[in-house]
Amino acid sequence: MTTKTATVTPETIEVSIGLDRTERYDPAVIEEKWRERWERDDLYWVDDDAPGEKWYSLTMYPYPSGVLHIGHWYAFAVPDVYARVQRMRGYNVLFPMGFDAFGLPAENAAIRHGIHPAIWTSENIAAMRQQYRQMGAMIDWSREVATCTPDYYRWNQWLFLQMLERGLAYRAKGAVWWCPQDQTVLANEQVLEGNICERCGAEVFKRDLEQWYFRITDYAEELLRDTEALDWPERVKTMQRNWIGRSEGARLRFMLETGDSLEVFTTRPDTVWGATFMVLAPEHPLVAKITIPDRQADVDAYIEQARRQTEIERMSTDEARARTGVFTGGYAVNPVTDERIPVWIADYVLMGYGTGAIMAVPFGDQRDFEFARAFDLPIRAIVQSEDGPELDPATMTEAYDGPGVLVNSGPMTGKRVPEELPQIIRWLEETGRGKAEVTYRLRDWLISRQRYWGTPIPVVYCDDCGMVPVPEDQLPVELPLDAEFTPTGQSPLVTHEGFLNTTCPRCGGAARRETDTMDTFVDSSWYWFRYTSPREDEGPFDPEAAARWTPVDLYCGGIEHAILHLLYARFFTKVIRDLGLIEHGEPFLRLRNQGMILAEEGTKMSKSRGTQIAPDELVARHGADALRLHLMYLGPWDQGGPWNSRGIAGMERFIRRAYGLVTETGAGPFDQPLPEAETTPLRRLRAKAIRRVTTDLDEFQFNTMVAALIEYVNELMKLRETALIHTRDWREALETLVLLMAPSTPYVAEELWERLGMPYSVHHQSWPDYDPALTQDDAVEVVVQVNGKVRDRLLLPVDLPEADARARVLTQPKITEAIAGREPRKVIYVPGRLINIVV
RNA sequence: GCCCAGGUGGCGGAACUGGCAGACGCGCUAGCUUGAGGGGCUAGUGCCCGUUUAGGGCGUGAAGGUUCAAAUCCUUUCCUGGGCACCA
Repeated sequence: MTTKTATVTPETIEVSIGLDRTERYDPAVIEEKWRERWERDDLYWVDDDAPGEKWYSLTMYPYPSGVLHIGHWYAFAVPDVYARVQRMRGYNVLFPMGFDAFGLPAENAAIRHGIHPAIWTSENIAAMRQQYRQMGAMIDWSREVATCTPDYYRWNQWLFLQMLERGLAYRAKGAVWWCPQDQTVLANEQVLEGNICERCGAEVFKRDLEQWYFRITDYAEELLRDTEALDWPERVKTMQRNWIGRSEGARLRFMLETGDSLEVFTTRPDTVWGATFMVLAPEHPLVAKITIPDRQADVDAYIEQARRQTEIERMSTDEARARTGVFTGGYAVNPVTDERIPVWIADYVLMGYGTGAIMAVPFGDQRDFEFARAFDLPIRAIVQSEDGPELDPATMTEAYDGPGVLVNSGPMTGKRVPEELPQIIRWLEETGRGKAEVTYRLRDWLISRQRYWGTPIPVVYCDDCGMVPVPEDQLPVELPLDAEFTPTGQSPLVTHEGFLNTTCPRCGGAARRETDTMDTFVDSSWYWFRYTSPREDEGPFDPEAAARWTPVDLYCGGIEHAILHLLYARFFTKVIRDLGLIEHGEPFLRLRNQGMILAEEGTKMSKSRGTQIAPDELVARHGADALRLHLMYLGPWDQGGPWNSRGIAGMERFIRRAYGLVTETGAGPFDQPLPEAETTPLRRLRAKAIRRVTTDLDEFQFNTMVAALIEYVNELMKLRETALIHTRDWREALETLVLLMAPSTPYVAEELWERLGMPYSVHHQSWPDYDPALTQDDAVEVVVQVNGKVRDRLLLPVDLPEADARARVLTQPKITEAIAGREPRKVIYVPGRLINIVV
């Protein structure tokens, strides 16, 4: 697939005599010309069996929202540059493209504008596919995937069934936002400030519904451990680790006066002697049982109130936010002190973490402390710091969770914490009061959606057999397209008789289909496997093709996906591995995130405020090549930042200069014999340019890579009036320029390559090489400081010994003047950089 | 609120491992170019003082610290952005 870099031969020079010296750079003409040629030749078709090591370069597929905005370019055109470099380096590169085509916006469009989600989605895909073509990206369209097609979502269903069979999918109650007016479930996004329904303005609350879950927590430990080896940005790995949130501690059992036992998880079982009350989540199943009649009204009112809180509100530790809670009237017994302690409910305890109940130790936990102060509950000192003043519960102003020695702690009094925590846990285990346990913050993945535009969950409910999975040979369970959309937004599946009523696969009797659909994150949790064999109909993908291409070598996408999507994709990969379809357990070996492009004034781009930037106009005015460069040049790709409408002209100017340089001096003749001493600077220039561009690309520093290209052209421009332009080295410098530009500006590079008389295509050439010796300078400018202030600069040999450097420097007039006769107390010499004289 | 990033000229940004702050581009200023359009070329451009030249001082959100030397390391603090499990 790749050929060696063409060297200058008399033939190529002769062909290039035909260069037109007067024609100006016209991106519209050039880009149209090459787009057509590339498509005609299938230049980007990927052959599984092509020679070269594989390189799977994946970019997060877009949601087909309708039109491409500049963020899509930022996300796709920039990784395209790197995929192209890898191809020039000889890799067999897979750089596919698809659409994440199920989801809420299509349903909103259906309700608001009366257009069917299927039509809306397919029209959007068609429009966006056209726009992607402008980019000049190296996409093999023959592998395109759209997740809303039955031949794709069929395999969501298949994977679901495998998970159901293995106990990784299960049903349980879960709280969802409910709009009483529209009689529908709402996404968090649809709940506005003050718990208002986005559609009708009614006040909404949380309601418990039967939901489907994936047991991702089974993989918590592995997901945590495997982050170690990944070449991912450290910030993403940290966020994932914190999200999984491993805590070591113990599970302790308290007895309630009702006779029930109440289990709690705590990371500080050593503080159990200080547990002076207990708090249950308002949703806890034991609340109904423990509440005494007198307290019932207050408890009910509080539960009602908690249903109106978002989780973010509930978890807030803002001091201004008043601690709320109510007493149930019930009591528990502290298992180590045998004291009777009151049981409260409060919304800062979440049902989804630990056991949904806590022992409250106000002395050692800030939230418990504030709660105790607010409700006048007892605080008992159980740890004293060894070097601080003794803490008195009556006067302390905040909880103490530092190290120390246990006090008032029965047989454990005098133990050091945290050092002796293991012994304390062992004692609790031996006396039957609890056991060591590890808990994760990570919760199981709720995949049910009470919506239409998604993958139907392939189970039926039979009056006799209960829940029955749809047999694999009956997949896909197709989403009916003749659905009626009500303005309320209730899923049409619930009222679609043809879909709803079916027969039981087990007994043949009447049965009802599951009307929930899957979270669209399911679609995106394995889509990259599908690209390796997009027409496979025996399974989600051909295991042989997957073995050839996966794991993905480089995954690019927005930082906003740092947690959820990436975690779910990692989970699915491990499940698919355990199904025996692949051998690896991590999907993406290397991850690079782009930042977000903001509107020019620094705020989020918004369709409604008209601050979105449309790439089409920019392409029409400046060309796709200039737009690609401009996006790379805006700033560090991983940081994003505000759009800048002015800079693109500078990129167009750069291309025009490069274009003029190559077309005007590329024809030769190149027969001027010059001594090596005169051509060496030119060869050095070329070698340094290659080095900078290459290393910057490998580090994903596209902005400085473009700066290196610009500087290279600027330097060559300065040499344009010298005899160097008639040397072979000049010709080589120009060819190198075109090759270095090829990944970034694929259209104009192809044009210039042709104009240099080189064989089609520049995108099949090898990445240029250089002699490292040429990038080493013999002498460097060294800064001379006196007391840290720059006083002079000297050109010194790189490896000059300190004594010589010191002698040279101390005789410089500027330095003797600055020292003014004082005696140097110390001299710091950093060879090749600076000398600092301290007086 | 919690978790994760980031703050450098008029603007976007650069700065290897703690070693010349401001590369490169935009914008701006002046000059040239009659091919007067959003064209091209040349020179200048962090701020302040000084100025024929020279030179000097200040300067990386704020305050403090470590060091011969800090945009870079440490402490405190302010501001902005991303995520927070049904947007994707």
